Amino acid sequence: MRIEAVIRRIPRGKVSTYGAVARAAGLPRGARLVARVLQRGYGLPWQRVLGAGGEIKLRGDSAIEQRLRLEAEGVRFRGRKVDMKQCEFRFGPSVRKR
DNA sequence: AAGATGACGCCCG
DNA sequence: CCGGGCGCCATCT
Repeated sequence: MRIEAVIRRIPRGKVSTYGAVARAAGLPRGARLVARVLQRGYGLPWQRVLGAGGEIKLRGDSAIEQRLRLEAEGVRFRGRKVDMKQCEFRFGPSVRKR
């Protein structure tokens, strides 16, 4: 599954967004799909995937969990959001092997 | 089959 | 910065 593969590429200490992952996976309109895959939990680094702008889209305890885990990895927060400027991971040129 | 829902994203005011 | 509305997509009622 492309989505899964893409998510696994995000290195520790870095993050990405639902939309970015979707695009990298070749699903320009699949942000919500990415979210579903994560929730289903496959043993993916779910904490490294945020909403556009670096905002945590979870609620309640889960949101706290995520924030804690990210900070533990060294991800810097700017208020409610993650400092994407510095922590966003850029995927390689959609290397669609062809 | 139609409507509602949700870890989304983007545009407007 | 914040809220509201609309488009997207798969799943569940």
